[in-house]
Amino acid sequence: MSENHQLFDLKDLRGKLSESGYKMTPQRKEILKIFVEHSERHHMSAEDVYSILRENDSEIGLATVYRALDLLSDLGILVRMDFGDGCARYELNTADPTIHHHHHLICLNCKKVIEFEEDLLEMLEAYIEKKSGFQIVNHEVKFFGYCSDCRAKGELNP
Amino acid sequence: MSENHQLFDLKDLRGKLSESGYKMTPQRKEILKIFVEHSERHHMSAEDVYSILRENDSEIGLATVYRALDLLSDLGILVRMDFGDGCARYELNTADPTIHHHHHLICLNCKKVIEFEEDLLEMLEAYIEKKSGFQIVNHEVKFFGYCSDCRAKGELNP
DNA sequence: TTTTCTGCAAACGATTTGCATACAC
DNA sequence: GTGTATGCAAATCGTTTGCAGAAAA
Repeated sequence: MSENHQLFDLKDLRGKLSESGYKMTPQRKEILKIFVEHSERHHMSAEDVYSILRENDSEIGLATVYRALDLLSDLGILVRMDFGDGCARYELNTADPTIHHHHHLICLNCKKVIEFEEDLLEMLEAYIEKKSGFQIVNHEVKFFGYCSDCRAKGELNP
Repeated sequence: MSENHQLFDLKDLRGKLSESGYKMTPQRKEILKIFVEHSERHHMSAEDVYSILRENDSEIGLATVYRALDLLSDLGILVRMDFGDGCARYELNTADPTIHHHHHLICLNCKKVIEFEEDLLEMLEAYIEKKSGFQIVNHEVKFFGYCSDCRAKGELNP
């Protein structure tokens, strides 16, 4: 099944935590589980996670959510992203690095964020490294414009 | 001289403002002038601008700075950027669109932000538009890694 | 037991807003 | 004169932190 990358992360959580001197707690497990179970919902904010917890009658506090998201990002289990909407967003870091590199298309009209799964930046990165001596380890690419839905409707607001 | 793009913006400020129903004020002129006069200092935050104003014994308030940066960005005179350091940053929007498209190389070691002046994304953008129907009007590309200085020193911290 | 973790509430920093006054047009 | 802009202070929002009690190792 195609979700194996993510189930792996959940099962291996205790191991990754203790490797780095952290403890396994039900809160951390539950927060990570939310990302696994809502994998269709990309890039969730701390508030998003917190409100799902409240729906589930969980007693986990907002500060704990923030601390867990920080920790899981440091461990490489989540990836923090910033879409300029005033809050940090997170998504599961798939184990496969070729999947990890995708781009975001941000619609200026409906604010939707679409993922574009191909990378195609290798050539540009190689060129930049050669020309500037800057060694690239990661990138973040956002394209702003109008999604096909909004273009079809023709009402392009701001 | 090569600064003509920017001097143009300063002279044309009144025109661009009144075109959109805004008024010319000494505060707006002074704030824009700071970007023109400090063009070597890229991407300044509202606090950066405010502290330069205080050095110049200006009475302009911080709220006015925020409002002016917003307005100048809406008019396309400034461009707002976000480097994930917790505050918005702005730089002059050069009139020449081929200059406007540059990338940022962010050093994970010393936090320096380097500009890479070539774009080279046309092919990728054309491909994305064709494949997804998303019409791209702008982009923001950040590369994270290690700058040549830090690589030479060899001490790569976090 | 010992150290880390949690929840709460208070603190924080960047940004925004309400309002009375001052200014551009 | 009319409506917009300013400066100030208070409000807001996402996020962080201090602390005492709770729980993992």
